[in-house]
Amino acid sequence: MIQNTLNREQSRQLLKALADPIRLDVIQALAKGERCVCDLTGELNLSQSKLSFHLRVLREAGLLTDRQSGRWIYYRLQPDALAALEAWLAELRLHCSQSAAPCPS
Amino acid sequence: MIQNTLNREQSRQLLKALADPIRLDVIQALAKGERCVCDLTGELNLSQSKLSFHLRVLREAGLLTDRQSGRWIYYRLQPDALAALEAWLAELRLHCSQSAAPCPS
DNA sequence: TTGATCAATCAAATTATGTTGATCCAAACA
DNA sequence: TGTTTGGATCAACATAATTTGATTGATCAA
Repeated sequence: MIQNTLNREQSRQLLKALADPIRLDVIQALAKGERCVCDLTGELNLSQSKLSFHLRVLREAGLLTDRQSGRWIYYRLQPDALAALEAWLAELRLHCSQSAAPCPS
Repeated sequence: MIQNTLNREQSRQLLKALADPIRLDVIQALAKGERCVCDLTGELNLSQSKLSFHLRVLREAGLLTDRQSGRWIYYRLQPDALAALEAWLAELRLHCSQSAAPCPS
C-alpha cells in the first residue's frame, strides 16, 4: 500500500476487511502496538483457527504486516493503509453537497 | 451522526455499509452531488428494487439522507459520517508502530 | 375518478462469509 | 532424532447478506 490514492477495488477490500466485529477487535488491539498471535488469542478470547482466519483477511487486504521471530509471529497495523483510506473518504466529501437538478430532467 | 468520535459499533456499521461494490458505485455517484433515484437507476444500470435495497442500507448506516419532492426522491451523501470515519481511522494510526515485547512474555 | 409512474417492501431463492475441529508444517528444545 | 508448541490451512457445516420478481402506497396528469 505505497500509493495514497486508492481505486474503488482497493478501498472496497480495505472496507470489507474492516467491516467485521472480530476484525475490529483485532484492529483495536493492534492500534495499541504490535502483538504476538499468542497474546492476541488470549486477549481477544478467540480460538486459534478463528483468529488466524481473521488475521489473514486483514493481512491480505494490506492492513497488517507480520514478522516471524523464532516460532512466534508478530502482527502490526499498517498505518499507510489507514491513511490511504482516510484520503479516499476525504475526497468523497468534497463535492457531495451540490443539489440535484429537479426531475424530470 | 452529529458526534465525531465513533464507537466500535458505529464504525462497523459505516464500514459494512460501504464494503459492497454496488454501494460503492452509489457512493461515488453521489460524491459528485445529490441525485434522484430515477437517475441513479439508469446511471448505475441497476434494477429498481436492487438500488432501493442498497440505498436503504446506506441510509440506515447514516451515510445518506433523502428528501422527497413530488414523486421523486433525492439522495445525498452525509459528509459528517465520512468525516467521523476518517477521524476514527486516524486515531488507530497514532500508536500502532510500537513494537511488541518479545515472547514468551 | 382512472391510469401511469416513482420508489419502498416482502418472501423465496441464491450466494457469500464465518465457524469448527482436524490436520499439517516449521521452529525449538530435550 | 523425537516431542512439544505456535500458527496456518482445509473441508464440512452454519449463518448472514444479496438478488429477484411481485406487490403496495403515494403522487401526478388526463
